[in-house]
Amino acid sequence: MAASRIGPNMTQIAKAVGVSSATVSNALSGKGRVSADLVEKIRATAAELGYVPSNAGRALRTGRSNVLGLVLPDISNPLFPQIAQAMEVAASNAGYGVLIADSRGDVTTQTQAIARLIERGVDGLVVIPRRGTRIGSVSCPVAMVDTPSTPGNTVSADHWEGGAEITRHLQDLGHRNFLFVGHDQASNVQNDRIGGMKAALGSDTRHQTIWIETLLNAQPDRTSLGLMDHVKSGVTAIAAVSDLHALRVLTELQTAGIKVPQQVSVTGFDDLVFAPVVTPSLTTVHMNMTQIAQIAIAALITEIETPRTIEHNIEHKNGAAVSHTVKADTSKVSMELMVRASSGPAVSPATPSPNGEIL
Amino acid sequence: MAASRIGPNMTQIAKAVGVSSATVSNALSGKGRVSADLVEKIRATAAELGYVPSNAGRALRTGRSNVLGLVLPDISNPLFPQIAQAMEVAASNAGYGVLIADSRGDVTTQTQAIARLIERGVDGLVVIPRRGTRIGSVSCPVAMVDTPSTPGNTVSADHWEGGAEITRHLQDLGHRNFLFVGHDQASNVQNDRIGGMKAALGSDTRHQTIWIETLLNAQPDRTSLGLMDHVKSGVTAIAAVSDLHALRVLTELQTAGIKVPQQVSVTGFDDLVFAPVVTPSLTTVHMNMTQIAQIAIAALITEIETPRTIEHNIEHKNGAAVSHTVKADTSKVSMELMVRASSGPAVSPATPSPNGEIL
DNA sequence: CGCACTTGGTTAATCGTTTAATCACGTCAC
DNA sequence: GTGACGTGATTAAACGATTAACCAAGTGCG
Repeated sequence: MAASRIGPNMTQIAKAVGVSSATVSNALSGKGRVSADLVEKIRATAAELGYVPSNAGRALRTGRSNVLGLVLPDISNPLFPQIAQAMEVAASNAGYGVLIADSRGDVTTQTQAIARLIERGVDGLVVIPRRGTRIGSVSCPVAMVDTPSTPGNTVSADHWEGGAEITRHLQDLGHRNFLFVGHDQASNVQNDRIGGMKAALGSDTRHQTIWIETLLNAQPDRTSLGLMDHVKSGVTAIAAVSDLHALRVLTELQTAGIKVPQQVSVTGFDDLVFAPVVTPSLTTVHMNMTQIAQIAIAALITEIETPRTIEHNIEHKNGAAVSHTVKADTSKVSMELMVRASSGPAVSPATPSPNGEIL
Repeated sequence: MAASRIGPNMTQIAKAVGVSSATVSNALSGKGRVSADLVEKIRATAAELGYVPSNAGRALRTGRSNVLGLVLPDISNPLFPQIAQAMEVAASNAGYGVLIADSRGDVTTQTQAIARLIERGVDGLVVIPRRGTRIGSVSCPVAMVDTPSTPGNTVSADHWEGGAEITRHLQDLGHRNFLFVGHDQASNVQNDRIGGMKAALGSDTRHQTIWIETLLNAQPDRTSLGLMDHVKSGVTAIAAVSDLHALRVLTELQTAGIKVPQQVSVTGFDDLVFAPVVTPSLTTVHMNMTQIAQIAIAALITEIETPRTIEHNIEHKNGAAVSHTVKADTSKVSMELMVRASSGPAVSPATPSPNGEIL
């Protein structure tokens, strides 16, 4: 049935111009030796006929598909749109397409997703791994975007420094008693963020950390995070590892009648779409996804387009194919503090009222 | 340089088993006539050698890539993860991959994105159009996911009925004075939703509508939506066209000291990821994206895999290729009302206090 | 016995692009 | 004048899967 393509192919252009198809190929790719005026003529004819190169033909011949795979963790992550968009733009600028696959939940699904992408012939993979899982060996270069502290990480935001910026900002406002809110204790990203937050604390501060997942596991139908207890015990700043959790904190406090930021400051992470439009608008840390994507894609493409050495090919033929996470010269991208309305001066941190109550 | 693929091809399997490559193809695809035991043997050898079919080879021969393109509007839309995931799963189950392209903002970018996908040889497109723009003619089948009232729409959620369910729910709770909050007056989806909300109102009700974009255009640096004025004038229920805007409403009210839902009920749309975790949890309408994706993908694939008639081919050859939005037998998918904590009984709707004040 | 028909396989062409190998033809130097 | 060389083009062979066309051998039947 051979699916009659509607557009012309190189042979038809060649016939129209009166040359061989090889010359057409050379002219359009600029590789072989073709006289300048002939190049011009071929270009014109190609444009006139509406020539579109066949990806399949090219892929078959060159062995490269010019398509990258994007493997995402829990896809409901509200950060995902930013990631996908940035990757798509960066790839598109380099002449590559982006095939998506989501590894919802478990590691086996992630492995299957990767396998599907490989079968489709992607030239490389960008993997945002789920909860610090390692990538099994795959037969193409892989860029990993996780945290700077993850082994094999190609590039990522400097979560640690972002966390540090948050707590420095809050300390500058006079806060000395912190509550950190994480979700998942196994997440590399969240641990980095909280690690950075703690590292920037002065010696005159106090802090505690709660993990939402742990609370939920202990008591699945709970709706409150019990923040009021912490506020009553003197916490004046609550810093969450994501705007999603910051939002949860903010609304829980507001419902309980606590004024933000007059009584308690709240901060998030990631600058999600709702961060600027809630009241009070969320102080958070913005991730430069565009830059991260550019670095990841560039590293990947460099690796793809570098001719493989003979030893490397041998390495591929014997035994299992070798996993190959690429390295970039810049492995961390700094985050930007976005000071908005949800953080403000601490209520008399140095002089608590005699009986210890606030207000 | 012919990129030495690492895996074996059909010829190698054929050699190993001692048959021709055509037989291997027939055995694996189950199409030609091959004896049962030979099929078994070929399958086993293929598995043993770790055979992975070359998509490029197949695409070149059959003229089909088994890849669909997904064109998304403003990618920062928080609904996007759900869409992308649902589409990817549905496509993957049918043996197709999903190539993404986002048409951030304007229509020209959308056109370019579609062109890129076509050049990559996608077999079909799923388009979530931006603001009711029409799709130009493209050379492959297109499934459009917008609203049931959009001409050319393939399948979408029943936004109208979803809106109706929201206002019926609120009326059941005693509310008679409504404020509808939209963002963009040109959006088909938002108009459908608000249309449905209004249509289900009884004759004893009052309602107004505000459009966020209009307010922002008039006064770019405003942060409040001025909801307090409406509440003071007697509104007891505020229904937004998206959870994103409902969240904005909720936090603005809470900051102003209004209790939700004791004084004012707030509802959203889409059941975004934060809807169940804010306090109070958001009453909203859930979209069955999985089902929508299945219907859209199925309609698309049916069209793709149906052999084209001769007239149709002629139609393609003469003049510009014809845009071809596919039809599904089910064009709207019902939405599900999620009653949560942000909606509650209206404060004495039948017996306002003598001086007209609430509280 | 011979003809038609089924079964199980092979041969070879094809999809469209790339590219190594080759060739024709000037030009230049010695 | 002839060998060396450069330029600009052609030829033909891949890449890997699919499939129409063909063929050999066995079976059933009049």
